[in-house]
Amino acid sequence: MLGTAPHSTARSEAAAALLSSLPRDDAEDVEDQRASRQVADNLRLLTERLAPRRRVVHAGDVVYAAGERFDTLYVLTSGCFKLINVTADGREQVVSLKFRGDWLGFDGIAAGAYACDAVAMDTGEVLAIRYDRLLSGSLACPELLTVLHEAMSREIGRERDSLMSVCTLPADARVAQFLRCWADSLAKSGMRCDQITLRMTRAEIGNYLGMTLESVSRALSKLARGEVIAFAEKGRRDIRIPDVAALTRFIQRSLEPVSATPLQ
Amino acid sequence: MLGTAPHSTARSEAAAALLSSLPRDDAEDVEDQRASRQVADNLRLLTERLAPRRRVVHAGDVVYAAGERFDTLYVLTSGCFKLINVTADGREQVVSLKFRGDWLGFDGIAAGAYACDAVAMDTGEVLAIRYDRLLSGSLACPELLTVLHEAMSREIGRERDSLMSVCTLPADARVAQFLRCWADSLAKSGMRCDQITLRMTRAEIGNYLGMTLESVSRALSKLARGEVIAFAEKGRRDIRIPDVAALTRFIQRSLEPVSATPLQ
DNA sequence: CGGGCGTTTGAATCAAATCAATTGGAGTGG
DNA sequence: CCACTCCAATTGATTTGATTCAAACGCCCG
Repeated sequence: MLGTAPHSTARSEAAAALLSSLPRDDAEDVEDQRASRQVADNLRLLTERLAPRRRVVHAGDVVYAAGERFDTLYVLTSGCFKLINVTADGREQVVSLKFRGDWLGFDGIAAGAYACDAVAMDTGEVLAIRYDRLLSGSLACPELLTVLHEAMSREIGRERDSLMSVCTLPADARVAQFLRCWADSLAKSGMRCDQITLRMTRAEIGNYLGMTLESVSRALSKLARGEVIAFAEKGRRDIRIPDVAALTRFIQRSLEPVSATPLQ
Repeated sequence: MLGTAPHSTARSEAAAALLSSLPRDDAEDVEDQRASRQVADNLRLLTERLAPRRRVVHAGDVVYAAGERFDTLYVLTSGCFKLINVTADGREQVVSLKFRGDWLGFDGIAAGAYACDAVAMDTGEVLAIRYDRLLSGSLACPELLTVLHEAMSREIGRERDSLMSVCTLPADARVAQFLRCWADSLAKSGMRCDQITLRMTRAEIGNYLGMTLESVSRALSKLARGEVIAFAEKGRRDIRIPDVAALTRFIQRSLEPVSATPLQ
């Protein structure tokens, strides 16, 4: 059955079962390493086959902007990006975050023009891959197509996860999920993820997650109070995540209604 | 500048400017017709080149389910589908709606297994396209690749629009947007769209839009009261939309805060 | 040192969720 | 054909989670 909204019905039991079946820590580490190697392999393939132009970017750089004619895709080899969408009626939102191994620009293929702005949040590097070259290159090397399609498919899946997050989690949990995601992305790109530096203001995080900056701040404070995360000594941009699993547990907890368990 | 949340800051002016620059009715009609022809062309290309198996579906049929091994994509030639995602912790959500011309199954490419359930909401027909055949076929006919990529790109874009809707619109407007979207999809597939039959319960709509069934009901009542929509005589599943532009205006209105206009 | 910006935190308010009662159709079976 | 059940939908009353408004703090940088 399909539950109705934010705090759907019977999920706790299924949830508990599913979660306990995951021997999380080790399994995830292995999985992360595999993903990390995969990313490296893909990047190697792309560089060897297509000899793409490399471009170094700095925080604030706009690699492409909404409305520009589409002709090239970008692959992120380091750093991180935000994608910003603006609707016809002027609403503005961060719709996606990108990390090493992710592609930028898929939104431009359909209409022949990019649909959002891609803005670097940090120093990093992208490979610029001409779409037509990629297509012709894929005749000689079909593996390129596989890489492309998998990247697009993954993006579709992640976009849906974002939607679910926003639709089914309370504000606190959304922030926790956001951090978990960020940490995961780092882990999958082979970086340490117990300490992350958010390169977004509270306002941007809130915009991305569909809540106000105050709510983000409160959620972070609450997570820190519960020792799920910790702030670095100076400043509140750096966040230590001693245990990613603790975030998952927090999300889990915020889903089971107060006390629950009306004995059977 | 990036606004913070639900009811961001300065947008009304930009919005007004943008909207007034669209000679909506005629331009949209022409655009819809173009899109409709495009869809027909694509379907013809696919059938001619790949001779896909056709499959008739009825309401409730599951074309693929989360976890099944991925090997084929589906293209919808008539009817409509919902895609349902279930997270590891048991949350369940309608993450996407599909209409004529849309593809199903992209989510399966990355992991080699479908990530959600595709459920028919109505009698309809899909083309079953083996992914490997599509790839080999695209060697002889590169246009197939274009069609595929454009469909994936469009899906990414639409997914982002959903996210923006959920993150930046109040409940009423979200429902209005939902109806507008549905009507648009029908128009683009060449069907009349002044009368639509929702094949979802209020609970499902709410689940899709991130709100409760009661909120959906209230929103619809409000739209009907404002004569933006009308219910068919008997039953409340059929909704008449005399003027799609009225929906857009309603959304617009719900964005400008009460009165606004602090002179200047 | 002081201004500016991002952040935190508290108090008041509000939109949406929850709870609860009622209505209305569709289907079933006497 | 009507009585009956069942489920979707509507509508009202109440509660609550999140926004809004407001004040204060901390950090960075000229």
